[in-house]
This record gives sequence, C-alpha cells and structure tokens, in this order.
Amino acid sequence: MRMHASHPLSAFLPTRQLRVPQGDFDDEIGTDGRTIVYIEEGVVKLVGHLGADREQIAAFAFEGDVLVVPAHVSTPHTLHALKDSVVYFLRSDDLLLKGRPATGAGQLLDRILADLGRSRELSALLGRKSARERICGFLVEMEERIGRRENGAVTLDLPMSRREIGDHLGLTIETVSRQLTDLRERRAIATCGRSRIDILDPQGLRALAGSVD
Amino acid sequence: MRMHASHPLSAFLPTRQLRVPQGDFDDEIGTDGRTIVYIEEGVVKLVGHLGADREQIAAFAFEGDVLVVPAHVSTPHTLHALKDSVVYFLRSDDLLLKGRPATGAGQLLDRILADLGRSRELSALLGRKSARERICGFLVEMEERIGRRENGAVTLDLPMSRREIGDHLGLTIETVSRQLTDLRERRAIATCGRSRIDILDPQGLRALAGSVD
DNA sequence: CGTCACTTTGAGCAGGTTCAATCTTTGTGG
DNA sequence: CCACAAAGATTGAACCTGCTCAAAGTGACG
Repeated sequence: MRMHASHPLSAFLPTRQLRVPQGDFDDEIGTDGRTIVYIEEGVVKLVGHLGADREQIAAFAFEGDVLVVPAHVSTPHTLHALKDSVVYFLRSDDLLLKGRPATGAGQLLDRILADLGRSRELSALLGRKSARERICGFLVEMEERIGRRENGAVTLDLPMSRREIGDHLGLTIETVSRQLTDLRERRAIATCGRSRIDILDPQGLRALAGSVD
Repeated sequence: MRMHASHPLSAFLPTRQLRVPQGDFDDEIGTDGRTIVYIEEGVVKLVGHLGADREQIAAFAFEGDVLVVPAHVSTPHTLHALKDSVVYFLRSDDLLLKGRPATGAGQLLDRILADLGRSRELSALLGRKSARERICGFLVEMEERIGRRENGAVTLDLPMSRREIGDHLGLTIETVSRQLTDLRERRAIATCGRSRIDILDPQGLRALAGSVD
C-alpha cells in the first residue's frame, strides 16, 4: 500500500523532500498555512504543546502515512522524528488550486482522511476509555500498523518511549508501565528490553481494548 | 465565510441534498467509503459508539462547516441532527478522481482540514486538560463559532444538552453542571434557562482554558 | 564496568465518577 | 392561563481510578 520511490506525490505537485536526523525539525514547517507531510521513511510524531511541560502526541506516523499539521488552532503543534526519516512537505494550497489532479491526488486525499479517521479514533479513546483499554487499543493499533509476524506471535519494535506512549494516550509513564506489567502477568504480551513487545494473545487484547468491532 | 445558496460544492460535484428533521439520520450514510458532509443549515453532531451506552461526540458542526465521517475505524460513527437541518453529502471518491477541480474544491479541502484541526484540538483537550479547562475551552470555542454579540457581553444559545457536552468533553453531566455552577459563582458566565449562556469574562475564560495561545 | 537515562514498583492523595435525592425547565392538556 | 408530568439539571456524599512523589531496578552505551 505504500507509495514507492518515484511516488505519485512528487510526480504532480511541488513537494519538498527532506532528510531529517532523529530529533526536532520544527523549523521546516511553515506557520502560515496547513502543512501536509508524507512519510517516505522513518517514524515521526506530531506533538501538541499545552505549556508547562504538558504535551499531547496527536499522532505517530510511519512509512507511507500522511500527517496533517494543524494551523489556526490554539494548541501549537510541532513535528519530531523518532528515527532518521525522509519526509515530503506539501502545502494544502498546492494540492488543488494548481489543477492537474493526477493519480496520486486521490490516494493522497485518502491518506489525509485516514489521518482524520485515526484522530477520531484517538478522541474516542481519550474521551471514554480506561487506562487498560487505552493501552490495549494502542497495542492493537501498533500491531496492525507495524507488527511483524514471527513464528506464531506478532512482534512489535516500538520506536517510542513509555513517556511518549503516555503522552499519546493521556496517561502517565507510571500508569503505562503498570498496565504493561499487568498484561505481561496475564500472558497477553511478553516484553524484551525496552522497545520489543510480543503479542501473545491478539484476540484477548482486542477484547480488552473495549471497542465495538 | 459560509458558502451560499448556490454554493461551489454542488456546482462541480455530485452531491446529494438532504433535509433532515431533528433526530437521527444514520441510514443516509454509506458504510462503504468515507463520507463528507457539508452543513448548509442547522446543527449536526458526529457520534462515536463504544458500546454499553458509552458515546464520544467527535464533533459538533454548524452552518458552513464540513464534517468527515470516518470509515474503516474500530469505533462506529453516526450522524445526528440537533435541529432541523439541511446537509449535503459527498463521497470522497468523487472529490478528486473525476477531474474538474473547481473553485469550490480548494475551499472544501480547507474545510476538511479545518475539521481535522478541530479534531486535533479535541485530542489535546481530552488527553491533557482538567475538567475546568475542558469546560472553559469548550465555551471559548462555542463563543468563536456561534457566539452573538449583545450589548457588551457575548451570548450563546447552546443547541446541545449537558449530556452531549459531557459526551464531547469526556466528562459526566454532573461534572459539567458543577463546573458551570462554579463559573457562574465566579461571575465568568451567566446562565438563563437550559441553553442560554452569557459570557461575561471572555479573557478570564481563555486563561482558565489552559491553552498556550 | 560505570554512568545516565529510562523503567518499574510502592504508598498516599485527589479529581472526577457513581449513586441518589431534589430542584428546575419545558411542554402539554384542561 | 395554570396545573401537571416528564425530562433535564443541580447538589451532595462516598468511592475509585489514575496521579504524584519517592525510591529502587534495569538496559543501553561509552
């Protein structure tokens, strides 16, 4: 499903490729209009800043994802790379007004709407789910987006820290840690080092995630 | 800023106008693809269903707003009219692939991105704000979207109930009520009946909303 | 092998929920 | 126009989930 090296985006629109090392790259985002980012390689997080060290991670974006950086909102948002990444920038103004909707435009719009869909899903999670449900919902989402099948179980290599997971799910690191410990004791997952998580019971996890499905 | 009677949307795209009485109109939404809704008149809410009477109101949409109904997400979403409304439906497939990007297309995309911006703002609110901050943030947003200036103060005629406010902000009706009472006692707002709220101290409200701004 | 950042675990606390009772608003029919 | 009913809103008291603060443990990298 991912766009390839000579992907449609750059084929018909004025994009700007950027290789970013792990870390911040806020300078690259224009503040005057909405920016659309396509992740060609790596992992990126979109962070909302509420002041006083309060952060809400609005989204994690992986290879092939599109991320819309909001403008004209009261919470300032910035982008950060969790790994060395290659991204393309695109101003929303350029998407339609220049004419020439090509093959890639529909795909791009689809991905923008997918981004919006994930945002709605996050709202439901933050507004109405318990800590247990949030963690399980997060693990299920990660499984679907970056899980690798490995003889039976699904393996996750999480590129984000406990703090970042907490800042995404509206929880503290302590609560994240406790919930993961609990899931480990229930044999729903197994952990190995800081970033690796094996999903032992995908169905159990989905049940605990508390969605309708 | 709102589109007018012969608005660009219908001028270049296959839309479907629908007059809906107050209440549900879920049947009208196709389940097979993402649906984009333009509110010509009235007020609409987008509801995410988490089962067991748990609801998250993802968005309220007023005249001139565009609302994207997410598809392919694990939380089913439905639309409801809070008043008699007139809305236009548009499938995302039809937006770009048919060619002919017209004047309205850019405007429409802008509004889709505005919808996404509001969704990000909501995530920040739900993930990281206290009950007090949520209520104040909500009032400030409503002030900006549907507030009417009336000799000095700004007046709101809220079309939603306390329950709906709670289901939007991730709070119970009791907490919403208590917070409003508290704001009334601090002389930040005044209430009149169930739906009318006068904003007496807009700046104070913004300060209590806890955004950076 | 030592250091530093990150993670885990524990104990006490607090903001918001739950449950229950009362009060207010709104709409309806006499 | 008033009385009544039903839905919605407010208030109170007890409780509970997740937070805060603190300390100990673990992994990653020089």
